[in-house]
Amino acid sequence: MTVPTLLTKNPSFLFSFKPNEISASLEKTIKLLKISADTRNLRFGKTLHSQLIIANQSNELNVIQTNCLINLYVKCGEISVARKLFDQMPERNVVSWNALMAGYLHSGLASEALKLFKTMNRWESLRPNEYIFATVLASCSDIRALEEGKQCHGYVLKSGLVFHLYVKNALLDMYSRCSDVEGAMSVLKTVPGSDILSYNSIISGFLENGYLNEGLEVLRKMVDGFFVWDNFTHVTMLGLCASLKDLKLGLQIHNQILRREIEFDVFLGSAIIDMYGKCGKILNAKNVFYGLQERNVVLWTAIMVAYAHNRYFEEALNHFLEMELAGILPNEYTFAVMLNSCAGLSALRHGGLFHSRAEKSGFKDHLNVGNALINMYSKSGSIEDARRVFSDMIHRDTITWNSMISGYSHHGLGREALLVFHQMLASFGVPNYITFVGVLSACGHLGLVDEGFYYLNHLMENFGIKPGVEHYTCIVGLLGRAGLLTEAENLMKSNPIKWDVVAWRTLLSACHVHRNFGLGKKVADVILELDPNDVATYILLSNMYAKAKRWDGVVNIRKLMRGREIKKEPGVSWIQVKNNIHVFVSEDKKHLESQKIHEKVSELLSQIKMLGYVPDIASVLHDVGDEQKEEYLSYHSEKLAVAFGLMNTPSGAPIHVIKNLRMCDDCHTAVKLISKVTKRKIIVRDANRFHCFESGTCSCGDYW
DNA sequence: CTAGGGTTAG
Repeated sequence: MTVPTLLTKNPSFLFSFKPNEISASLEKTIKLLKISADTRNLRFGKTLHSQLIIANQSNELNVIQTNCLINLYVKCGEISVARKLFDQMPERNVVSWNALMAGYLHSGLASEALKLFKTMNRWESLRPNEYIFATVLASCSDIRALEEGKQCHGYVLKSGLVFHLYVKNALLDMYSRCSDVEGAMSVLKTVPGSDILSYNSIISGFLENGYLNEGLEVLRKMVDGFFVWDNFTHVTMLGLCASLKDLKLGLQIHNQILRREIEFDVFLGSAIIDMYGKCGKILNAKNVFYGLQERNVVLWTAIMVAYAHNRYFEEALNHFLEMELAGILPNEYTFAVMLNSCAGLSALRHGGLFHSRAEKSGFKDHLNVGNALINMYSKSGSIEDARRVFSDMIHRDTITWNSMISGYSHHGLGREALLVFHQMLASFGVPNYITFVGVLSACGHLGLVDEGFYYLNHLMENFGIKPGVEHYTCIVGLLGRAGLLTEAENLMKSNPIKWDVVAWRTLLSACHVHRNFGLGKKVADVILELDPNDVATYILLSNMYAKAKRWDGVVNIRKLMRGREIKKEPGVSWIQVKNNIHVFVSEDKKHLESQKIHEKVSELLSQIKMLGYVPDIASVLHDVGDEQKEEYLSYHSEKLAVAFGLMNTPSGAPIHVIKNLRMCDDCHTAVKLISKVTKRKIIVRDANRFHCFESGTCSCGDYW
């Protein structure tokens, strides 16, 4: 039926019909019902419904009339009304079934659609047609019901319905979204005839499941077939480039879009911004963003994501203000990016503000917001708050569990991490690669060697996850921590995996803690071969020489560093008090209250000396006298930041300090004792992990 | 009278 354009384009025009004109012809009413369904005009549709009843003089409506009504109510989101009409029908045809099934599918109840289909199968006189299978296969695809999908495949093959393009495309969509690459490819190759939709479906399905190379392969096939790309194709292909971080291909696609003078809609714009962001080209992303005429919340969020992805967290946060000024309201994704940017900066107070705003805006129960909150709180040092969010969450996915597990691990709370992991398994959560990094590092904190190997060798295999270098590094750390240095060394020698600097450094810190000077020296040589500029290694090695009182060694390291022009990155610590972030640089006296802060440090140090604190002057690399060395130690940035925090927060409040480098031994001992004399909880986030100091002990158990 | 795809987070 051809719909007059005036009607579809301007649904309000429909109101100009007088009820008596409508009842003039039943046929006309049917046409109008279709129009009101297509334009989602429930009010007008209801009028037509009553007209239909009147015109029929209380006789039962016929099948076609009722089908139209079902379609109307389904399209307008009134699925239960549609169901009632359907149930009351004395006789139904395939159209009745399909209209209702499609209704369920589109209201997110695909399983209800499949249930309906199964009852229809018992209706012997009705043979499902291509419409039915298009809907049923789409339902299978929606809930990833591969088995049912395959059964449909069998039926449509035998009945020949597979030759309808709608059915073929639904099959492609079903297989690719269910991760059945072979199924999808065989449909593509064996069933003749494809259109641009066939390719869009299969490629986006592959992309969704991480089959990037398979996606590229199909792309090549498509290019050979000379299909004209539509906007869906462009969006999907840009997504492929983003996942592959393939800038070259991305630029080509962007070029093609410009050349063909395709208009940028929201989808295309955000896909391009995202592609540039993922490829690390933030300037290109920015240019596209500011070049657009209209910017909605998705585009704003996309540019924020691009900044955050490239670790420009402050810029991401600034865009939030800019967006608000532009009068655009944030949605749940916006809050997720903001919270994750706060996490990246350990900006606990800003994070807390976004938490309350997200709550007020009604996004509290969104999965991605909950996940971001856990991430923000645990990376900002408030693991208890992270736990609170986690416990309140109604739905959890793998990322939820992972965030909580690795959050606990970073805080040295191995037992809690493992408890969450077992809770995850008990509630049928599906662990992935990242889950086991958190789990194995938790085993490390607890010194659970046997359990660690059990998880690595058995549990991971059960879940079909191949251990990678991150997992083996955890095992090295685990062995090292347990003092099994030879075993750790042998593992690294015998395992053919490509060990990186991080892995070797893990072994080196184990040597440092256990004062195994001989092995430490060997390991340091390996690291410096891989990366002659690895400052952490020089420092650890020099510390080891100092601990062994090998002063010649200390001097040699110093010479080596000078010769290679390696400079130690200055230690920087920061702390937020009220709305200001106070930054302290080691041995720097620039803070406004510098004088007062140093007095506070001296006071604290003399207090803890009475508890047995001895400054670790051997660790000072400068070539100066002992007294001077002690002074250098007292100016370490974390000591300044802690002192400042103690002076400017109410007694009993926890103190959060962030530091750019690994905490040094001396500060670690000092802060432990400071937490004791001041009765304060002091949380320091260093380059590797969290240290939670309380009553004279640290959550890391002096191993970090 | 009934059936088709896309954007932003981790």
